[in-house]
Amino acid sequence: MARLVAERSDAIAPLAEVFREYGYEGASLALISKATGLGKGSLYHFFPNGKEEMVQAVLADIHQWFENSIYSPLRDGDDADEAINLMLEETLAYFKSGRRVCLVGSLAVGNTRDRFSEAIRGYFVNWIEALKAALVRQGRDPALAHSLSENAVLSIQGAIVLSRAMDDPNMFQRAIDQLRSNLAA
Amino acid sequence: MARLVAERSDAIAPLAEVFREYGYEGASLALISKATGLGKGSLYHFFPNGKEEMVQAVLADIHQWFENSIYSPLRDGDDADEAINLMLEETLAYFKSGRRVCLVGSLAVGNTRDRFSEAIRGYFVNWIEALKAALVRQGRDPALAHSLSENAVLSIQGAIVLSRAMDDPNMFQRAIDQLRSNLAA
DNA sequence: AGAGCATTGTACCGATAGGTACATTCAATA
DNA sequence: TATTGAATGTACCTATCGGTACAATGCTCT
Repeated sequence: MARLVAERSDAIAPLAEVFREYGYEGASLALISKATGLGKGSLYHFFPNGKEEMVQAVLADIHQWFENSIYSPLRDGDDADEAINLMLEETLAYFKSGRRVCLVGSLAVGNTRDRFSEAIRGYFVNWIEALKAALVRQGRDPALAHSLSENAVLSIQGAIVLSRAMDDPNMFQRAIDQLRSNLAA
Repeated sequence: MARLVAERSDAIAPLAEVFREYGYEGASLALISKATGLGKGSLYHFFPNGKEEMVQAVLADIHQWFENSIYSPLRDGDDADEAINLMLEETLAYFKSGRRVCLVGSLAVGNTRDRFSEAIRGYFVNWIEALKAALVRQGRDPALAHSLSENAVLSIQGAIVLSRAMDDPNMFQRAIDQLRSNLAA
């Protein structure tokens, strides 16, 4: 298993971090090279289409993580309430109490939105639909469940912006706590 | 009044639009020059410190607009409910139902946060404090008013992200409608 | 050992980045 | 009308941008 040469998958995590930290434009190949430990040769070997392909790979990886850790339990877990609490815990940890930016959100706000619109849209649609499914399993009216779900995802994004702006991780924590009580059966 | 030469203040609005659309890194001097109609000579004459000073000028202008149009009525208007509704109307129009990004929010999420942290923080603190004042004048408990206010500003930011991500202005509209009922006396 | 392909580092490309220098033009005042 | 300082356009600077070319290396399999 251990190889001296790099694997493409090893680059994904550092790539994600670099795009989160510097944005699409700000993440230069020099920064990317330093963060991944890969020279341009390797980078263009693994990602022939350059930065755009790197971001797409990162987005696919993010989707997979959310699918396994959050969407799937929300949709199929036997205890809806438990799945919702798990989602909130995972979200809190994933975004490091708001210190870590949501890459999808920042791409949506930036001028790169159109280039990745499908993945961006899918990320939020999946999240909202999965949470809605759990809320419906709690016995709620589907229309209310949809509205609650939309609102929860929206609050998480807003909380990231605000907690970063105020440099106050507690604000993110508070938002999660509030969701916990709003979404409890 | 009419001058053939440009005034610094004439550049602020196009500057704001260009930074909103392309972000701090993405807004090149070439784009800025085209958007403002000013050559590099004029730009560096008006803003000797370059892009950073341009953004600071835009942020100051944004602050002034919010102060006059939103914060001041919230703090000092004789009818708190009316001021809150005015805020929601102005916010809806200002962000063009979510089609227009919040520059402050996008700076907060980007890697430029530290450079403008004071203005970014002030923007949100002012908004939250002003809205809280109106809610207290409605007769609400100060602690609840603070929490409600924080939540409202957070929702607006989240709504911008989501409505852009989903390319759905109705989502922004829905968020505003919901705030209208949440914040009514 | 040696063939063959995946992987890598380096040198290089044209384009553009932000920023400076400066001579010129303009409009208001005296 | 002459002077002055604000305003402007152009040419230019170096650094870096994303991307390409390619020869050298590593690994795997026979």
